[in-house]
Amino acid sequence: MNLFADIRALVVAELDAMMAEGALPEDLDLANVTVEPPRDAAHGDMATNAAMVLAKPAKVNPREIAATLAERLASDARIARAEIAGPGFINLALAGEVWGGVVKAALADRWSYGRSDLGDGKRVNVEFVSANPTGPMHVGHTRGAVFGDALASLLAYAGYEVTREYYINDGGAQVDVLARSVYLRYLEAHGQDVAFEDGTYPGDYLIPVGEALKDKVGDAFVGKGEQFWLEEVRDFATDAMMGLIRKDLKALGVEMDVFFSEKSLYGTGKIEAAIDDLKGKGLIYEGKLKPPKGKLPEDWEAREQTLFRSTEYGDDEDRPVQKADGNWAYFAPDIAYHYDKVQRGFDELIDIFGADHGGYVKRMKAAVAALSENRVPLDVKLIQLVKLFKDGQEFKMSKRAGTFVTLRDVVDEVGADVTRFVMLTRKNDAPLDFDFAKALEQSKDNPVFYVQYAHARVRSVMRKAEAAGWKLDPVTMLDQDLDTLHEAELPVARKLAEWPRLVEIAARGHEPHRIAFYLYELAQAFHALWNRGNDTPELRFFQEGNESASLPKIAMAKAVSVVISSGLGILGVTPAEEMR
RNA sequence: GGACCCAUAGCUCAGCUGGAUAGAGCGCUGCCCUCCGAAGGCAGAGGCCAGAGGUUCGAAUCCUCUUGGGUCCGCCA
Repeated sequence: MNLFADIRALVVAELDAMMAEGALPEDLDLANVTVEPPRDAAHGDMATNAAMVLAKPAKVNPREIAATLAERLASDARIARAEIAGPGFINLALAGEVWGGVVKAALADRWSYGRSDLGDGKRVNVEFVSANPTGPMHVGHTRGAVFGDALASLLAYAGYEVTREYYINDGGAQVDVLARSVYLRYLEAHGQDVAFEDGTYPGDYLIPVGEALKDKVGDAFVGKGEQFWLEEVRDFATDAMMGLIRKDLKALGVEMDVFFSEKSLYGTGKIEAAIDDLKGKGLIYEGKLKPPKGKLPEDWEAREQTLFRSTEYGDDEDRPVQKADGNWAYFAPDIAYHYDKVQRGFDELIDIFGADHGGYVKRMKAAVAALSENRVPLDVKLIQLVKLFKDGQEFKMSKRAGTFVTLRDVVDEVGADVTRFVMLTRKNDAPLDFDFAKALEQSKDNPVFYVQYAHARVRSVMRKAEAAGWKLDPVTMLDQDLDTLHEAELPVARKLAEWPRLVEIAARGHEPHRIAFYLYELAQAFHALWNRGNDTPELRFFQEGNESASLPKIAMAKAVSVVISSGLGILGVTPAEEMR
């Protein structure tokens, strides 16, 4: 049930009828007609802009349309009042029993209340994290991981068929660096003194990998040249790193459907096939790029290279796919990878990048547009930086100073649930402050706590009711009379009614943070009602010894917990049974 | 020099793809716990939505320019 969609359908039906009866010209486009919650609750429960949107194309005064439409709407049983306001809004006050219906819909449908068929079963691929397999994940990756996972869940909830995917960058030079670094640890494991020079990874996390390599191959690589061991050590090391990353992801509660290896694109003809596809479309040519503006690299000189005509698809420059030495530029496997995704038949692609990769968005979109002949839209979400705060002070990370904060550090300290929720309390393109102390604080300052507390309060009420021997089964709950809610209860019911609509808005915009904000607002409405119980005992959810008065309230509380669980479920957060 | 992102209350941020008198939390001011649901609650002050133009019934939201921040800018991934 989606109350807003239902009422909008009613408005559209009345408009159709008016067109059929000649009160309005036929074939008006109703796409822009909206039914929304008004900003000010004094305006009623819902408002529609229909009259204003249609006034111009219909060449009729908006208030005239509004008058007719309002009258027709008012005759529907669900509408208590329809009033014209301002420039031509129609404010709708809904009949009391509508709100009871919302509560019951949540109780009856549970997890499905709020689900949408917006996606219509379309297949969408969400690629995220894709951290280089050269070390453990840090906090920056964490935000991308949480965002991608929540977005994927959100889209699934909105009716898409979702694939979560991780692109393993195991084909470039950085995995050779990894291999050399592991080789040094390997020598170390054999008792040699080693020096980590520039261009190697000195992190401690490679010590066990070096030891494991020793266990596997003994001293077979000691004293041997690179050509002898590089490939094997590279595979060994990337496997080890991916094992580490998988464990980190698991600790955070992220589970990928597909791990796609960049290396699998080399030597298999896949890159060539993708480039050939573009070549067939006349989008590949040999040429020279203009020098970049501003300060030039010292050794810059114009060179003939193989270029992708990305400017055809909105990019600012054509982009090299092949280096001067004949090897593929990093962009080539990226093209091939996205070509593969297109060929796998996805209807939509989403890439989640760090903000520092913003410069690649246009070329990636150009590539996908060209490869799919504009069939498959690619949305790229950029994740801004995370600033860490400890004890109120910004905590600067530095690999060199050893103050490098990993995903594991964060999860160990505050837990996966808190980490995830906090990471989603900001939209993806805004920087995020992560304050360790605040994340664990049990106060209203902390949105995680506030939302969890609301859920825990509901559970507490239900435990009390069960202890009192009351029946709380679904049939009993649905049987409660909720036709006339108390004025103090309406804000909660209104919030519950918004849930399905909010899911669609969030899914459409690829904006999981809206779920977190919504949950905060729902919790706020719930806590406000709870607090009314301090002064007004009749409003309490659990009223000692008064089962008949309590059960309708408990039904409402349970509906709140249903929606909070659904919302937290999308965010990947476990609802709290009690606060400790 | 160019590209992308950002600019909203003292602070941290929402703002539903253009709707009515722009919201929340913190901070500030004032009330509210003998007890029964205060790890708080209620009320209030606080704004030229960075600035200037434009588009229209209507702009924080869309377009252009300006200012001020962030990220990035052949053959590194």
